[in-house]
Amino acid sequence: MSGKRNQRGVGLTDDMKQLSQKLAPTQPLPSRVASILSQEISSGRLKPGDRLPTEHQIAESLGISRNVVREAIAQLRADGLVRARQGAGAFVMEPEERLAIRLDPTDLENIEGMEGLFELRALLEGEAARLATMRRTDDDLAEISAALEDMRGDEKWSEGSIEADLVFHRAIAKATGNSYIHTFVCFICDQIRRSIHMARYANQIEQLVEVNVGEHVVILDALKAGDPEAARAAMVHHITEAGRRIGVILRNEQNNSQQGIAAS
Amino acid sequence: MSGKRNQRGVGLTDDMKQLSQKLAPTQPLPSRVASILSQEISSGRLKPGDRLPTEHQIAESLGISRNVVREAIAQLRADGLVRARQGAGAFVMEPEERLAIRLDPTDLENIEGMEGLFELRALLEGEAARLATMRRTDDDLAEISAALEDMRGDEKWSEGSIEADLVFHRAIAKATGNSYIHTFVCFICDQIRRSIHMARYANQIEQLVEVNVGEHVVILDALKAGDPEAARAAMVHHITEAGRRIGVILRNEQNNSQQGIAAS
DNA sequence: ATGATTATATTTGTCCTACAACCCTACAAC
DNA sequence: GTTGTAGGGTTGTAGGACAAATATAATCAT
Repeated sequence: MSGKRNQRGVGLTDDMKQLSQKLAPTQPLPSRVASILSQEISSGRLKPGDRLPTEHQIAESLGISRNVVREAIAQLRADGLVRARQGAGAFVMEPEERLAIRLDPTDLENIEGMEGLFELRALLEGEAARLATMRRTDDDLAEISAALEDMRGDEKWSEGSIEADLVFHRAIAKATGNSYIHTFVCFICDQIRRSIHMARYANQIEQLVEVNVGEHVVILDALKAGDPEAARAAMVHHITEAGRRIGVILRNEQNNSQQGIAAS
Repeated sequence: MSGKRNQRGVGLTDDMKQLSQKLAPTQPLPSRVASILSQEISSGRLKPGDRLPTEHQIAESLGISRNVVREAIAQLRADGLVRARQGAGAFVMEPEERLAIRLDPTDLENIEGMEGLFELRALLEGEAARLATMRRTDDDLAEISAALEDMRGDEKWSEGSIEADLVFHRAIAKATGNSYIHTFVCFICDQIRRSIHMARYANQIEQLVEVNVGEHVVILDALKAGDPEAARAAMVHHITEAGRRIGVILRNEQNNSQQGIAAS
């Protein structure tokens, strides 16, 4: 049944419906509505402090039930994007009030986005390697070593190998003893991994695995030797090279100018 | 206008915000349910791949409507915490599939949590200052300088001053030209700011403002001078000191051992 | 007995209605 | 001018109904 004829767009513009179709035809309805509203906010058409259209208006204007609209708004509320006050309405919150970081997947589909993310990753993981060198426990070291073994072990470069690669990086982040650093590093690595999977992945890597493994060995050696700056430099170098292998080129102002990198 | 005007009862606008947050006794019902479920997951009682109880079961077991349960699950779905398949159920996703970072506010109520966050902040912003020194445009520099002026300007230490402080840090992060760094720095700064507001804030700072401003001047000078490592060291030093002022003590392995810090 | 097919039950997705709680404005009363 | 009150509007919650998709059980053909 459908009285879902929405002649009059009450609160929302028409281009949204086109967007809703374009974004993801197969995503659940509430998520699509949430994307529409969130785009209205990030695009500036809805500024902080503004009140959203009422749930009734949104529902009628999109030809959907108020229930769906409420689920969509629940998602925005969880991100601190809007605050709903009973009886008053839903209001866009200040950017400083956001309590979640969510990366737009479309930003990662082009090279520039990946470059930015790789740079951030190099910063974070470089520092993580430095801290880990000073704070690691023996258990941490064992975990890191085991991951390295898995990398060059049985599976060789296949699916399991790239998983072991991630375990290696995560283990180092965990060895800093700082759960926030661990959380952020894991998040960024996963974002990158998924983007690579989506895009090209597994094109011509083949023999480069040995190079890749070699870079990890340098990191681990520096960690064992207890040389924080060397560990940091090795990690930055590795991530820079890993990016270059898939076409991401970082601006090489990267600090390694000072010293340390020649170490081994 | 606002000089020393606010005895009590007049400047209600700012007070009311704090009060509304502080004495909000109950979060909205769906959010509470989402917290419960999310805790079930992060605590490991629900492992990746497991199926959540049915919406009916959750609703009945908590004595609430299925509508509320659905809104709660909508929030989890938005974070990539669970995936709901029509006809089958809602399943916990792998940690690598998460597509949002959300910090648990309760983790920030104790000193250890704040220490971890301050350490991460020092890492990130230190590197941001270094990059900004190399990449800043003249517009960036103007923005940063303006923020510094606002800091020691009219309002002195009051509410506006701490806002200008944040603007200073955000402007530096933006001057890196990397939107991800900017996003992450903003997020972490806001988290810290809110936690301080909630907890103690504004206890005995008073004259320390001048010290605080002085630290910012050192950062800006290094930026102008084009000395990346000095800028980085100054930023790390500033954040370390800022943390110390509110009782957060960072482990001082902090690299600043090399040089640079004595500069100025 | 085994494999394929069809029922059947379960579960999520969407819609609907209704009412409670609350906010805001306006207006009346003091 | 301040306070109290009434009304309409908006979000919050409840509950029921059905559609759509899935999983499980039963049935049938081979």
